[in-house]
Amino acid sequence: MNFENTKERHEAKKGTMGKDTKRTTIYDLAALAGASPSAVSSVLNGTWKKRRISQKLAQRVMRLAEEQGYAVNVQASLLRRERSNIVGMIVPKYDNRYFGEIAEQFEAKARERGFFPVVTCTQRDPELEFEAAKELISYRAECLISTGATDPDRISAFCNASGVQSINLDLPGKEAPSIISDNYSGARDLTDLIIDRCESDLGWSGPLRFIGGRLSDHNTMARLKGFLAAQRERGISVPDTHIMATGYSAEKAAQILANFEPDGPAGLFVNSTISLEGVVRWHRELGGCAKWVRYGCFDWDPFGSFLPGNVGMVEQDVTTMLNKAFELIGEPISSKELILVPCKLKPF
Amino acid sequence: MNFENTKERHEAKKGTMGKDTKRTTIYDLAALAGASPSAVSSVLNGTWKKRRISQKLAQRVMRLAEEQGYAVNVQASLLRRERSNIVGMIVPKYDNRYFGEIAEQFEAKARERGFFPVVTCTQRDPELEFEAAKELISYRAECLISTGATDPDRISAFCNASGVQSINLDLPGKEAPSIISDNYSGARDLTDLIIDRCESDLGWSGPLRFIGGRLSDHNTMARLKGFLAAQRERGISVPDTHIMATGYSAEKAAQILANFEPDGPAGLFVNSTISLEGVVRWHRELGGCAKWVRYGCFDWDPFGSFLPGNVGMVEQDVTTMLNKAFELIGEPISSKELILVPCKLKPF
DNA sequence: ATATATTGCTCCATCGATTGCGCATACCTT
DNA sequence: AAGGTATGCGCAATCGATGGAGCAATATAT
Repeated sequence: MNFENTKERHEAKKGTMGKDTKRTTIYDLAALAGASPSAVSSVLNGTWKKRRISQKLAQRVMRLAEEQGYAVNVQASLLRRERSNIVGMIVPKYDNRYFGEIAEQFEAKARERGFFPVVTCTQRDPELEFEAAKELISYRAECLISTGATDPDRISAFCNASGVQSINLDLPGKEAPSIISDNYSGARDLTDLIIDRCESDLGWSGPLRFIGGRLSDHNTMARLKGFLAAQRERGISVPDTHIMATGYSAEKAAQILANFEPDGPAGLFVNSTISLEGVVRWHRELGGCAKWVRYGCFDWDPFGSFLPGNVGMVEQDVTTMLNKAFELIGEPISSKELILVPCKLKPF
Repeated sequence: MNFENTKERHEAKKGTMGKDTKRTTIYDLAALAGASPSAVSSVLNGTWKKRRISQKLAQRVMRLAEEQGYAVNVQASLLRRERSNIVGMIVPKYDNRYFGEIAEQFEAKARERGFFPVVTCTQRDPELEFEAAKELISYRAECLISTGATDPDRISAFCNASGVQSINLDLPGKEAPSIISDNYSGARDLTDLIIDRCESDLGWSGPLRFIGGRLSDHNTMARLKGFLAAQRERGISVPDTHIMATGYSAEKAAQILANFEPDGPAGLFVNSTISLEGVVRWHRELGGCAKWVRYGCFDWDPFGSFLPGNVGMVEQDVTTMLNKAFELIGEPISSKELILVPCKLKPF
């Protein structure tokens, strides 16, 4: 054994600092066990039977590792290995149940499959999205899932250049497979529900108003189409002024509705739970007219069913979306197809 | 230059696979730029001025890096460096605004300070919490923040053994500094508010009921103390049967209330937004008696103020908590003190 | 007793980036 | 012209783990 140098370095550190500043390495354990670093390595990474290390040595090393609080240096290990087992995900926000559930389930499913999940929250900032994606690639992520990304194609392009698989979730792109909700059908169903309720509760049937989101956004557009189609089918024509897609924030929704004081029945299609916050704020201020209003919301929240006037919500099927995503991970021939996942309508 | 071997290996890979399977390295760029790997490295990590590399070469290398889609191999880089810049956080769930905001703000503040944040969600599972903590340490995280951890001391002990700083957030531990809300004071304030409202709305003043949480849980206990103190001060004595802390889930809250049908004024202190879901479910089913109920909730939700009977919520001050956490990060002499952060009462 | 197989372990190159040290060359100074 | 300084860059060791190749020692076969 001539790992004296390494050993001495470690002990010197210990001496000068009064405490271990260096973490235990396989070289330390090798010295303690009177074995070679490669033996120690193979014991600790589980290949020791293949490498014909005796059970006796294996147990000695494992006990030492425990005693010394050894934790493998993943940086060193990954540098040497070909696979990183890291799967990355970027997510815009954690401020609603939808993205929260996506992150939670992504982590759980990744771990089930032996991956190391890294999720990072990019605040809907295109630059941050791209920077975070690059960082994840620097960590040799094997796959990157862009959730609700502003510019997914830019990220996919970078992934392609680095030979990293990428998948779009929630919002589609052209440079990678995309798994998104069937926004069109979900919106049709929700629109139908709202109109039905307006008819039964108020004896009135549209046209409805479309609140929140941005028309440049793929999902808003698909939902708007469903919203319009459902009404067209019933012979309802929707005036342009009823399309109030001026942004996602609660404030924007409250603002655009500020001057709208219904003097008769009214129905709203709310495009997100964030916009819904603005809508219910407005609704509360209406006073007597509030009883003329019915609305439904695309996206689900546990308190939604308690909001007066809310007739139902659309819950996106996160489990199915993520299962489909994990089916794609590791697949070499990754088409750029668009996978639509049906939503679940929750009437109240 | 004799990096021919490296170069040839890369080109061979390219040849056999038809496509780059290997990612671009500084050796590839060095060959392309006609420079040494060390020059390329220093250009790309920003130390090139210190190392007196000419601007001409620097620009050539940077252009090549861009063209080739180069991304540094963090594993290699971190292996060589002493600091990883990684700060880890474990979080129980993303199913409420509190933890969502903690994760978001942690990431934002970490990035501001030049750290690489890694947040992982451990589903309130003690084993998973510990495994995730060990994984983060394997990645050489410089600091680990345990948020709402079931067994923070076990994690801190492992961190201490590995020489990694650890900080507890939301729930306190004995082996590391803990930053938590002032649950006692927050609960007192909320209790006062609920009683005041019961008096003004219903002409009645307690005793209130305490719903949700677990008495083995530090925060529940602290809040219960505040809840009792506020009432003791008003001369209200709370019977044991009014302490209904049988768990956190919405179902548990709904169950324990199932047989309670108020025939007169009643007031509830709800211990979390999750429990609140169960409470409002119960409340809705009450029919006529619902008007006799007032409640308030520890923790905030944007839809809370729209729930009938809800008189206010306590919002925990995530920004301050995280600022205090980041003040501790990197501090060598980390006491094990308990830092209390006041909450904000939001009356409706 | 010799040949062969098996067991148990070690040696060493390698992954990609970093960095102290040092060698040329160019430029000044007097 | 000789000595000094500044500029520009390359060499090689290093971080810790991994795994193919290979060497002894022991067990088994003939």
